[in-house]
Amino acid sequence: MDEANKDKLATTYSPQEVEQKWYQIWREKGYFSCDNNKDGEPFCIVMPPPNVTGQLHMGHALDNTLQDVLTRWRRMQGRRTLWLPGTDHAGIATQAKVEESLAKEGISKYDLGREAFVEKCWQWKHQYHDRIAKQLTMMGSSCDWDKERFTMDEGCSKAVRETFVELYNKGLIYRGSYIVNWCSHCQTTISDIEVEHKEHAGHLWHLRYPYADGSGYLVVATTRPETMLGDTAVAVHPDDERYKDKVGKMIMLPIVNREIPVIADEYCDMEFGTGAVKITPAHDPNDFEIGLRHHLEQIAVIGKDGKMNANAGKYAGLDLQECREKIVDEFRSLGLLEDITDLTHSVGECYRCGTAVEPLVSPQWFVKMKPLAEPAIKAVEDGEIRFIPARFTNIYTHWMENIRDWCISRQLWWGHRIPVWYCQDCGEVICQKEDPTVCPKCGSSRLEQDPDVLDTWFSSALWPFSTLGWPERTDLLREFYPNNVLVTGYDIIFFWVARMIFSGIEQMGQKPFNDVFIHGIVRDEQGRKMSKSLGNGIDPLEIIDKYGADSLRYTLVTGNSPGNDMRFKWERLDGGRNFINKIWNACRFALMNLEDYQEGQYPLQLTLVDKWILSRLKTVAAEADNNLEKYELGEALRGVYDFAWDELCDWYVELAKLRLYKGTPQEKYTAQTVLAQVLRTVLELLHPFIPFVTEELWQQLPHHGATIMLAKYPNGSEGESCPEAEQQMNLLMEIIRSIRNIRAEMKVPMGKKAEVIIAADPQLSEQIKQGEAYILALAQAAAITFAAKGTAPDKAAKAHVMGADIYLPLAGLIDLDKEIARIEKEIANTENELKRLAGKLSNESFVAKAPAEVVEKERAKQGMYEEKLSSLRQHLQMLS
RNA sequence: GGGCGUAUAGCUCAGGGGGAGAGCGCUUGACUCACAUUCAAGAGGCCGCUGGUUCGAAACCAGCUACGCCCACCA
Repeated sequence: MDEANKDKLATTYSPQEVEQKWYQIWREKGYFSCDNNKDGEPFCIVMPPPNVTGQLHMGHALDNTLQDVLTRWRRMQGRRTLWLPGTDHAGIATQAKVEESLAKEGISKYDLGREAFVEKCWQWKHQYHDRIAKQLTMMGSSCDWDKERFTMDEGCSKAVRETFVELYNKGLIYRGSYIVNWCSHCQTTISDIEVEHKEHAGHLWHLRYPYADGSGYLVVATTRPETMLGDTAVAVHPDDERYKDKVGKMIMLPIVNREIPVIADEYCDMEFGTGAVKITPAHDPNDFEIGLRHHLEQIAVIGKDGKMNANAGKYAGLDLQECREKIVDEFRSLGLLEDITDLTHSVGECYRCGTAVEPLVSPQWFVKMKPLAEPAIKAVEDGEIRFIPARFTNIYTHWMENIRDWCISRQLWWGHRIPVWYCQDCGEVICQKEDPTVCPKCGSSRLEQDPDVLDTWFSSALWPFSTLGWPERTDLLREFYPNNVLVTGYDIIFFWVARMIFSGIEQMGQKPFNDVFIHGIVRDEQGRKMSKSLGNGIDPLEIIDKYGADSLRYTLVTGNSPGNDMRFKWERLDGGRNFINKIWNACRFALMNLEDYQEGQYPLQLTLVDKWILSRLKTVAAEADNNLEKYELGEALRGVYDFAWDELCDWYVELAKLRLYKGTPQEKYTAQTVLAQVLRTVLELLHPFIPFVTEELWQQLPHHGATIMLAKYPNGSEGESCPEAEQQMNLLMEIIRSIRNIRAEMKVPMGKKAEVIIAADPQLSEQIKQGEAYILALAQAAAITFAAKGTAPDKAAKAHVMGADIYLPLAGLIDLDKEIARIEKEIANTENELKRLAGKLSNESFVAKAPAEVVEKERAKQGMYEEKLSSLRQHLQMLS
């Protein structure tokens, strides 16, 4: 080896400078751009836009790693690949963050006013956008930065208005006063899926409601006594015998002294409580519906501040809990409290702040869902859109089938303003794409825009096409819509995936993507969700800083299978780092031995080990490509990992040394060529997963082309398959292992070379002889003597491999007792195998019904084990 | 109340109708000229339980148990 080469690569790989360097080069050369390859078949992923509320967490790291693997792989396949990056304005979340930061300076958003506050939000957006973009580049994301978008940029805003106005004109968006979910902390409505239902141990208060005519009372049960102030009826089931004659009677509502009717409605469950339900249409979704059916008055007693309002009379201004206690006390003192029982029931909480959601009636904007859901369900049921794994199909369908209208107005300042204006003079409602200046009906210029903004997900729903230029009919849109695959977590199937599907079909007349590749969430070591409150989140940048992006990516891909959660463990990063270092050193070794290499110098003279490794490589490449096709990223990487480490490094490299160090020039040249070729192919196979180190090494090995990023992804279509070489190498490796095993068990020192005698029939001996040099080199053998089958040397350790007897003469090396114990163990193992085989083969139905090749295989095994057993028994006899 | 997932080596997890796998950890040995982030050898599992299908089940089906998740207008 050349001393001068020693400094070419360090003995351990340091990712930091390499990663920085390559990302910059890739970007400068425009390799990420879809315009780099205009002829390829289009392939497109649009990135789920991270919220500009903060920085990326491990979930994003996983999501983006999977996308980058797919993107890089497709790009290497020659596809015209677009991975479109972007960020989301995240209405409530960002507004809350900005308000929080203002609060630290003692300022509220009202101090600033709407315009100035929104300006603050933009500043926040820019700051965190840059941070997120930095994180994405650090991870090696090969997204097309020139196409980057933001959900509130000019194009997306246009798309939002286009969509809103079209849906409005079709009657699919409407405004109405309905019961909605109100968060008194966030001071806005939230949609049904933004409400999280949590079990709470509570009580059921049984209250006596006296009849107005003084003929006794009826008992209702409630979990929320304070709402009784807004009761406008008591309902019973029409078939309930107990109350048949009570329907139509009036009740004198205690405390408020208002008369309310007893009504009959099928909603009532006769089994629950007393079977009579108090009805508060203004504060309960069910009661709201009943109220509509029976034309009941809606009396709101709770305000948007989450406190009792003026209609609560003497209780006005109290918070709900205080009011509840006072009401119960009053019922008790009036002698109207029948009972208090325990009840666990679920309470709706705001997904953001955890405040109990208050159902209240308020004028809001809604999207009519039924007509939109139908084709969206069909697209998935017909298999036009495919979920991976498939089980998420049912989850999606079930949700879509039971969907209710979507409340899209939010009482926030940060977001897409609803494109509706109200004429202050004639009351005309104007919904249009361009800001109006005068009322089309009365000509007044006194127009006021609706103060509300849209749910963030309204703009996200348009992401697969708004990012491609819609409503303009751009080339990008033609090329890349529908997107090929959407990669995202199962936690936002309802929030986002479902809404993209119906929006895409409605606006574009076509599904937004073909495949939905679903992954799970990244949990901490104990399996807990990573969260701010637990403080168990991990910043991907910290990992990259310590281990490099490649190690992070390796860990995320190998630890993951589609749709399942994964646990993050720091130790697992060591595995990635070690593997990368292994690859690094394999290439380092190759480069040390390629100094004098000149392509085409000699004709190739392939040996057994060359044919074997090339044959195996072909299979491994085909499997990797195939697994990627099936979205089995972890499996794809694992296959290459095993090949690279076990077969390439542990066997091929070791055996190639024979020719590299001592071979003729032609032999050396052949080994150099095969080694370089196999390594290069392995780097290419690994590049989508660990892009940085593979580029760094690929550039130094003999190669064609400017970058590994654009090398053709290996898929096993090239190269020669050679089953004979594989079979022969298996035999030789098994022999070597058996000798190593004897040496280790007998504690033969590594330095001490042992004589080996191999007794086998001529044909087998010939096969082994071709690998004689391999055995000498890898099994620390001094010399190998070939003997006729049946030869049994005295005082030797023995192994039996595929018909060959392998002897290591004792010659003072071997402990007789140990050898006896070792052979006895081997015999026991072999006997067990034979017992299993005999049982199987003596079973007539097995022989009759199992496929002939399976039976044949078992018979062959039986023969082999029988021979092995008699060989070992004979040996044992000789020893004792 | 419905639905789904998971259960495989001490730990984290792959796999999958015909001889139980990996990484880490553990034991033994080796600083062997690419790599001690390494090499070699090894120990360690009735593949959750009970039935069924099958010549054959850890794998497929049904039921059960435990844990986890999702959905639902449980006054």
